Amino acid sequence: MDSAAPQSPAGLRTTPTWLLNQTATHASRLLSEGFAAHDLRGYHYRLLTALAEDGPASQADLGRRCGIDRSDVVAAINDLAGRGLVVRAPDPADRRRNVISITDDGTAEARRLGHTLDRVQRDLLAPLSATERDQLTRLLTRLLAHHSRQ
Amino acid sequence: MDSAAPQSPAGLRTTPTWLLNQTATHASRLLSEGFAAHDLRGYHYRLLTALAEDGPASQADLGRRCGIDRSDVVAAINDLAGRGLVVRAPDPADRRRNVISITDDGTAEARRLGHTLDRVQRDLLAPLSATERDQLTRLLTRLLAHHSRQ
DNA sequence: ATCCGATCGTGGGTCGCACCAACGATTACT
DNA sequence: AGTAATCGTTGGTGCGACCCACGATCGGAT
Repeated sequence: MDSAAPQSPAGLRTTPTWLLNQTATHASRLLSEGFAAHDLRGYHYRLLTALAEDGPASQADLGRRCGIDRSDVVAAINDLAGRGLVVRAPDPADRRRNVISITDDGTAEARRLGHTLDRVQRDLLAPLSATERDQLTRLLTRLLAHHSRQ
Repeated sequence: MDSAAPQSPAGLRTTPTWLLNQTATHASRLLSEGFAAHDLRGYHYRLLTALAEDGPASQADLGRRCGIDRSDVVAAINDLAGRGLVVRAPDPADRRRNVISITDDGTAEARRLGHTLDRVQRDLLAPLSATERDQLTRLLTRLLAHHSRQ
């Protein structure tokens, strides 16, 4: 992006959807750069964090919790398992399922990724005061809640 | 997404970057659906709007104004020109450039797209009061301004 | 106990958006 | 005159978010 988007059309510059997408793009770029330092991507972070916080789960469950498609979970878990950050084991109670568990290495990596996330967070919200950050968070939370429930 | 993202990991649910990306994803989905009804996409809308508002321009200029890469402008303008919404003509004053102008059909389509955009806007911001919408807009504008200037 | 529908993992795709590299042609700088 | 910068264009890459279809397995109804 760099020197791009110096002056978007007036009809866009004030539209919330445009603003939302632009800031999200910036945030995504920052996140990608941060995660890239760990040689991982957003999907990996979401999955690792979900496992670290809520314990082992099936791939379908992980997908639902993280908002990732089942088929995309497969690939991401493959990566994580290949790195030893996660273990895939058949569920003895339901032979359709795999139980995914985070390893110690995975937990450590998740913690490191968390620090990266925090740093990105601060960079992103740098121009906002603490109360403004809360405001933004609350507004976005409400939007999200409204649009994901039904 | 549908039934997805019912409960994201706690570590994500409150992070602004996550909220931003999620709401932006929702907004993008709404926008895509809206634009799809016109058989167009986001890039087309941005370009058409820029042309409608600020008059004819070279492709490189359009790219800079809309935050679209030069190479992506080529394809989008091809589409628009193929639909007769836009005209591509060589610039007599600078033979490197093409001058892109919007046609009457293009102007009409831009107006229709604008209405779609407005509807999406209202859908997206439905759960927010007028002052809250302003708040959100102002916060996002400040974030964007901070991150695109240097 | 059998059948039917739902669920799971997996592999194969598509699409949109944001980027990058490189080329020939042309223009601007000095 | 010679070099640097710009423009349009082609042809890539990567990420995220989807979709469909398959075989295997499980659950509930009969």
